[in-house]
Amino acid sequence: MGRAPCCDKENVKKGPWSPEEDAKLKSYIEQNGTGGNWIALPQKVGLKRCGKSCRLRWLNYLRPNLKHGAFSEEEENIICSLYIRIGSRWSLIAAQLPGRTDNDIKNYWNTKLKKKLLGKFPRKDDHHQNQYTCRAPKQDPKNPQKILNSLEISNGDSPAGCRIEPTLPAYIPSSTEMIKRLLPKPEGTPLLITPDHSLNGTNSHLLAASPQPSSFTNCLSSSSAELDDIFGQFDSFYESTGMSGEIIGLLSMPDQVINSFMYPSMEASTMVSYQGSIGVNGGLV
DNA sequence: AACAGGGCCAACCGCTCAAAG
DNA sequence: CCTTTGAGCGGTTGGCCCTGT
Repeated sequence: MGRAPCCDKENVKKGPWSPEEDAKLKSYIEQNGTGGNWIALPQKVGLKRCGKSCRLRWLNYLRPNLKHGAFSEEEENIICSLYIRIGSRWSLIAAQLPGRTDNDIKNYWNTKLKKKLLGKFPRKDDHHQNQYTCRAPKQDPKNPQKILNSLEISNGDSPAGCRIEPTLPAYIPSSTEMIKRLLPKPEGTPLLITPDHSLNGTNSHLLAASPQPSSFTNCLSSSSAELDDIFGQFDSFYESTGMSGEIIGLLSMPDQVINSFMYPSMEASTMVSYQGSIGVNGGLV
Protein backbone atom coordinates (compact mmCIF):
# COMPACT_ATOMS: atom_id res chain seq x y z
CA MET A 1 0.00 0.00 0.00
CA GLY A 2 1.28 3.50 -0.82
CA ARG A 3 4.54 4.60 -2.36
CA ALA A 4 8.12 3.91 -1.48
CA PRO A 5 9.52 5.96 1.42
CA CYS A 6 10.55 9.49 0.52
CA CYS A 7 14.07 9.56 1.96
CA ASP A 8 16.05 8.38 4.94
CA LYS A 9 15.27 11.28 7.25
CA GLU A 10 18.00 10.22 9.64
CA ASN A 11 20.65 10.31 6.98
CA VAL A 12 20.03 13.56 5.11
CA LYS A 13 22.10 16.70 5.40
CA LYS A 14 20.40 19.90 6.52
CA GLY A 15 21.48 23.51 6.63
CA PRO A 16 23.24 25.73 4.11
CA TRP A 17 24.32 24.30 0.78
CA SER A 18 28.02 24.10 -0.05
CA PRO A 19 29.31 25.31 -3.43
CA GLU A 20 30.12 21.68 -4.27
CA GLU A 21 26.55 20.58 -3.63
CA ASP A 22 25.25 23.50 -5.69
CA ALA A 23 27.54 22.59 -8.57
CA LYS A 24 26.50 18.92 -8.50
CA LEU A 25 22.79 19.69 -8.46
CA LYS A 26 23.01 22.42 -11.10
CA SER A 27 25.12 20.37 -13.42
CA TYR A 28 22.88 17.31 -13.11
CA ILE A 29 19.63 19.17 -13.72
CA GLU A 30 21.07 21.14 -16.62
CA GLN A 31 22.12 17.90 -18.29
CA ASN A 32 19.28 15.59 -17.32
CA GLY A 33 16.42 17.71 -16.05
CA THR A 34 14.60 16.90 -12.83
CA GLY A 35 12.92 13.87 -14.34
CA GLY A 36 9.72 15.00 -12.68
CA ASN A 37 10.74 13.26 -9.48
CA TRP A 38 12.45 15.37 -6.85
CA ILE A 39 12.52 12.60 -4.29
CA ALA A 40 14.64 10.35 -6.50
CA LEU A 41 16.90 13.17 -7.60
CA PRO A 42 19.34 13.40 -4.66
CA GLN A 43 20.33 9.77 -5.09
CA LYS A 44 20.90 10.22 -8.82
CA VAL A 45 22.94 13.37 -8.21
CA GLY A 46 24.84 11.83 -5.33
CA LEU A 47 23.68 14.24 -2.67
CA LYS A 48 22.73 13.43 0.90
CA ARG A 49 19.82 15.82 0.76
CA CYS A 50 16.07 15.46 0.91
CA GLY A 51 14.32 15.88 -2.43
CA LYS A 52 12.36 18.76 -1.03
CA SER A 53 15.56 20.52 -0.11
CA CYS A 54 16.93 19.99 -3.64
CA ARG A 55 13.76 21.33 -5.18
CA LEU A 56 13.89 24.45 -3.01
CA ARG A 57 17.54 25.05 -3.73
CA TRP A 58 17.02 24.73 -7.45
CA LEU A 59 13.89 26.86 -7.63
CA ASN A 60 15.07 29.61 -5.31
CA TYR A 61 18.73 29.84 -6.10
CA LEU A 62 20.21 27.70 -8.86
CA ARG A 63 17.81 27.79 -11.76
CA PRO A 64 18.71 30.09 -14.64
CA ASN A 65 17.41 33.62 -15.20
CA LEU A 66 16.85 34.36 -11.53
CA LYS A 67 17.21 37.96 -10.43
CA HIS A 68 19.09 38.41 -7.20
CA GLY A 69 19.35 42.19 -6.98
CA ALA A 70 17.15 44.87 -5.48
CA PHE A 71 13.51 45.13 -6.47
CA SER A 72 12.55 47.90 -8.86
CA GLU A 73 9.82 50.40 -8.13
CA GLU A 74 7.66 48.74 -10.76
CA GLU A 75 8.13 45.37 -9.11
CA GLU A 76 7.24 46.89 -5.75
CA ASN A 77 4.07 48.33 -7.20
CA ILE A 78 3.08 45.00 -8.67
CA ILE A 79 3.70 43.21 -5.39
CA CYS A 80 1.71 45.75 -3.38
CA SER A 81 -1.11 45.79 -5.85
CA LEU A 82 -1.38 42.02 -6.00
CA TYR A 83 -0.99 41.55 -2.26
CA ILE A 84 -3.88 43.90 -1.65
CA ARG A 85 -6.01 41.96 -4.10
CA ILE A 86 -5.12 38.33 -3.50
CA GLY A 87 -3.28 38.34 -0.19
CA SER A 88 -0.21 36.24 0.51
CA ARG A 89 -0.38 34.06 -2.59
CA TRP A 90 3.33 34.40 -3.12
CA SER A 91 3.57 31.89 -5.90
CA LEU A 92 0.87 33.68 -7.88
CA ILE A 93 2.54 37.03 -7.28
CA ALA A 94 5.91 35.56 -8.28
CA ALA A 95 4.37 34.33 -11.53
CA GLN A 96 3.89 37.97 -12.50
CA LEU A 97 7.51 38.88 -11.78
CA PRO A 98 9.87 37.02 -14.11
CA GLY A 99 13.09 36.02 -12.39
CA ARG A 100 11.71 36.45 -8.89
CA THR A 101 10.86 33.56 -6.60
CA ASP A 102 7.98 33.33 -4.19
CA ASN A 103 10.50 33.10 -1.36
CA ASP A 104 12.20 36.30 -2.52
CA ILE A 105 8.95 38.17 -2.73
CA LYS A 106 7.75 36.87 0.60
CA ASN A 107 10.99 37.93 2.27
CA TYR A 108 10.91 41.30 0.56
CA TRP A 109 7.35 41.90 1.62
CA ASN A 110 7.95 40.85 5.22
CA THR A 111 11.14 42.81 5.69
CA LYS A 112 10.61 45.94 3.62
CA LEU A 113 7.37 46.47 1.75
CA LYS A 114 5.03 45.82 4.64
CA LYS A 115 6.73 48.45 6.76
CA LYS A 116 7.00 50.82 3.85
CA LEU A 117 3.33 50.54 3.05
CA LEU A 118 2.16 50.74 6.63
CA GLY A 119 4.51 53.61 7.30
CA LYS A 120 2.55 55.67 4.80
CA PHE A 121 -0.58 55.18 6.89
CA PRO A 122 0.10 55.88 10.55
CA ARG A 123 -2.51 54.17 12.63
CA LYS A 124 -5.06 56.27 14.42
CA ASP A 125 -4.56 54.36 17.63
CA ASP A 126 -1.74 51.92 18.10
CA HIS A 127 -3.36 49.71 20.68
CA HIS A 128 -6.04 48.79 18.21
CA GLN A 129 -4.28 45.99 16.44
CA ASN A 130 -7.18 45.40 14.13
CA GLN A 131 -6.60 42.93 11.40
CA TYR A 132 -8.51 42.41 8.23
CA THR A 133 -8.49 38.76 7.42
CA CYS A 134 -8.18 37.75 3.82
CA ARG A 135 -10.44 35.46 1.91
CA ALA A 136 -8.93 35.77 -1.50
CA PRO A 137 -10.35 33.23 -3.91
CA LYS A 138 -9.17 29.67 -3.53
CA GLN A 139 -6.67 28.80 -6.18
CA ASP A 140 -7.90 26.47 -8.85
CA PRO A 141 -5.26 23.69 -8.81
CA LYS A 142 -6.02 22.82 -12.40
CA ASN A 143 -5.63 26.38 -13.54
CA PRO A 144 -3.53 28.50 -11.17
CA GLN A 145 -3.41 31.25 -13.74
CA LYS A 146 -7.17 31.65 -13.61
CA ILE A 147 -7.06 34.16 -10.80
CA LEU A 148 -4.24 36.13 -12.31
CA ASN A 149 -5.86 36.16 -15.69
CA SER A 150 -8.76 37.99 -14.16
CA LEU A 151 -6.53 40.56 -12.50
CA GLU A 152 -5.56 43.77 -14.10
CA ILE A 153 -2.90 45.43 -12.09
CA SER A 154 -3.13 48.98 -13.26
CA ASN A 155 -6.75 49.97 -13.46
CA GLY A 156 -8.02 49.11 -10.02
CA ASP A 157 -10.65 46.60 -11.07
CA SER A 158 -10.72 43.46 -9.01
CA PRO A 159 -11.16 39.88 -10.10
CA ALA A 160 -14.70 38.64 -10.29
CA GLY A 161 -15.72 36.92 -7.10
CA CYS A 162 -12.51 37.89 -5.34
CA ARG A 163 -12.90 38.53 -1.67
CA ILE A 164 -10.10 40.64 -0.50
CA GLU A 165 -9.38 40.83 3.17
CA PRO A 166 -5.76 41.90 3.43
CA THR A 167 -4.06 41.22 6.71
CA LEU A 168 -3.28 44.81 7.44
CA PRO A 169 -3.93 46.79 10.57
CA ALA A 170 -6.74 49.29 10.38
CA TYR A 171 -5.67 52.73 9.42
CA ILE A 172 -6.93 55.89 7.88
CA PRO A 173 -5.33 56.43 4.50
CA SER A 174 -3.81 59.84 4.09
CA SER A 175 -2.79 59.76 0.47
CA THR A 176 -5.43 60.38 -2.14
CA GLU A 177 -3.50 58.37 -4.68
CA MET A 178 -3.17 55.43 -2.34
CA ILE A 179 -6.82 55.63 -1.39
CA LYS A 180 -7.66 55.25 -5.04
CA ARG A 181 -5.39 52.23 -5.29
CA LEU A 182 -6.62 50.56 -2.15
CA LEU A 183 -10.25 51.32 -2.63
CA PRO A 184 -10.53 50.98 -6.36
CA LYS A 185 -14.23 51.40 -6.77
CA PRO A 186 -15.68 53.79 -9.29
CA GLU A 187 -17.04 57.02 -7.97
CA GLY A 188 -20.61 56.60 -6.80
CA THR A 189 -20.34 52.90 -5.96
CA PRO A 190 -22.60 52.24 -2.97
CA LEU A 191 -20.91 50.81 0.10
CA LEU A 192 -22.01 48.76 3.00
CA ILE A 193 -19.64 48.61 5.93
CA THR A 194 -20.19 46.51 8.99
CA PRO A 195 -18.11 45.12 11.81
CA ASP A 196 -17.21 41.50 11.41
CA HIS A 197 -18.21 39.89 14.69
CA SER A 198 -17.22 36.48 13.46
CA LEU A 199 -13.70 37.35 14.56
CA ASN A 200 -14.73 37.64 18.12
CA GLY A 201 -12.93 40.35 20.05
CA THR A 202 -10.63 41.47 17.32
CA ASN A 203 -12.74 44.36 16.04
CA SER A 204 -12.07 43.29 12.54
CA HIS A 205 -14.30 44.61 9.87
CA LEU A 206 -16.08 43.32 6.92
CA LEU A 207 -16.47 45.77 4.13
CA ALA A 208 -18.57 45.29 1.14
CA ALA A 209 -19.01 47.27 -2.00
CA SER A 210 -22.49 46.46 -3.04
CA PRO A 211 -24.80 47.71 -5.71
CA GLN A 212 -27.69 47.12 -3.31
CA PRO A 213 -26.41 47.92 0.16
CA SER A 214 -29.81 48.26 1.77
CA SER A 215 -30.73 44.68 1.05
CA PHE A 216 -27.83 43.44 3.11
CA THR A 217 -28.00 45.87 5.98
CA ASN A 218 -30.25 43.79 8.15
CA CYS A 219 -28.94 40.34 7.61
CA LEU A 220 -25.59 40.52 9.37
CA SER A 221 -24.91 38.70 12.59
CA SER A 222 -22.06 37.25 14.59
CA SER A 223 -22.04 33.92 12.82
CA SER A 224 -19.35 33.25 10.26
CA ALA A 225 -21.73 30.85 8.52
CA GLU A 226 -24.15 33.70 8.02
CA LEU A 227 -21.35 35.91 6.81
CA ASP A 228 -20.50 33.19 4.32
CA ASP A 229 -24.10 33.29 3.25
CA ILE A 230 -23.79 37.03 2.70
CA PHE A 231 -20.69 36.52 0.63
CA GLY A 232 -22.70 34.01 -1.34
CA GLN A 233 -25.46 36.52 -1.89
CA PHE A 234 -22.95 38.99 -3.23
CA ASP A 235 -21.49 36.37 -5.51
CA SER A 236 -24.91 35.37 -6.81
CA PHE A 237 -25.91 38.94 -7.33
CA TYR A 238 -22.83 39.76 -9.31
CA GLU A 239 -23.06 36.55 -11.27
CA SER A 240 -26.71 37.02 -12.19
CA THR A 241 -26.40 40.68 -13.10
CA GLY A 242 -22.96 40.59 -14.64
CA MET A 243 -22.09 43.62 -12.54
CA SER A 244 -18.68 43.89 -10.99
CA GLY A 245 -18.27 44.08 -7.28
CA GLU A 246 -16.65 42.36 -4.37
CA ILE A 247 -15.84 42.44 -0.73
CA ILE A 248 -13.14 44.96 -0.09
CA GLY A 249 -10.94 45.25 2.94
CA LEU A 250 -9.65 48.75 3.22
CA LEU A 251 -11.56 51.84 3.91
CA SER A 252 -11.62 55.54 4.23
CA MET A 253 -14.40 56.99 6.28
CA PRO A 254 -15.16 59.73 8.77
CA ASP A 255 -13.53 59.51 12.19
CA GLN A 256 -16.80 59.11 14.02
CA VAL A 257 -17.64 56.10 11.90
CA ILE A 258 -14.19 54.60 12.40
CA ASN A 259 -14.54 55.12 16.14
CA SER A 260 -17.93 53.51 16.29
CA PHE A 261 -16.37 50.40 14.83
CA MET A 262 -13.06 50.41 16.61
CA TYR A 263 -14.11 50.58 20.20
CA PRO A 264 -14.86 47.20 21.59
CA SER A 265 -17.85 48.08 23.73
CA MET A 266 -20.25 46.49 21.29
CA GLU A 267 -21.92 43.23 22.15
CA ALA A 268 -21.13 40.42 19.75
CA SER A 269 -24.67 40.58 18.49
CA THR A 270 -24.67 44.35 18.04
CA MET A 271 -25.05 45.33 14.47
CA VAL A 272 -23.65 48.58 13.23
CA SER A 273 -23.60 49.47 9.64
CA TYR A 274 -22.65 52.42 7.56
CA GLN A 275 -23.96 53.14 4.15
CA GLY A 276 -22.48 55.58 1.76
CA SER A 277 -20.72 55.73 -1.52
CA ILE A 278 -17.27 56.32 -2.83
CA GLY A 279 -16.51 59.94 -3.53
CA VAL A 280 -14.34 61.63 -6.09
CA ASN A 281 -11.08 60.92 -4.29
CA GLY A 282 -11.95 57.47 -3.12
CA GLY A 283 -13.19 58.61 0.26
CA LEU A 284 -16.68 57.88 1.54
CA VAL A 285 -19.60 60.15 1.00
C1' DA B 1 36.59 46.50 21.28
C1' DA B 2 32.53 44.33 22.90
C1' DC B 3 27.91 43.78 23.02
C1' DA B 4 22.89 44.23 21.81
C1' DG B 5 19.39 44.68 18.64
C1' DG B 6 17.46 44.58 14.27
C1' DG B 7 17.47 43.50 9.31
C1' DC B 8 17.90 40.20 5.99
C1' DC B 9 17.38 35.88 3.72
C1' DA B 10 18.20 30.89 2.95
C1' DA B 11 16.29 26.98 4.48
C1' DC B 12 13.23 24.24 7.10
C1' DC B 13 8.51 23.04 8.81
C1' DG B 14 4.01 21.71 8.34
C1' DC B 15 -0.08 21.89 5.86
C1' DT B 16 -3.23 20.77 1.75
C1' DC B 17 -4.39 18.39 -2.22
C1' DA B 18 -3.69 15.14 -5.86
C1' DA B 19 -1.92 10.87 -7.28
C1' DA B 20 0.02 6.29 -6.67
C1' DG B 21 -0.64 1.81 -5.28
C1' DC C 1 -12.20 3.20 -1.69
C1' DC C 2 -8.54 3.81 1.51
C1' DT C 3 -3.85 4.77 2.88
C1' DT C 4 0.36 6.79 2.03
C1' DT C 5 3.47 9.72 -0.39
C1' DG C 6 4.90 13.61 -3.53
C1' DA C 7 4.55 18.23 -4.95
C1' DG C 8 3.73 22.67 -3.97
C1' DC C 9 2.81 26.29 -1.04
C1' DG C 10 2.89 29.82 2.84
C1' DG C 11 4.65 30.48 7.49
C1' DT C 12 8.45 30.47 10.49
C1' DT C 13 13.12 30.03 12.11
C1' DG C 14 18.03 30.49 12.72
C1' DG C 15 22.21 32.41 11.68
C1' DC C 16 24.94 35.90 9.55
C1' DC C 17 25.80 40.70 9.05
C1' DC C 18 25.45 45.52 9.96
C1' DT C 19 24.75 49.42 12.89
C1' DG C 20 24.45 51.89 17.06
C1' DT C 21 25.83 52.40 21.82
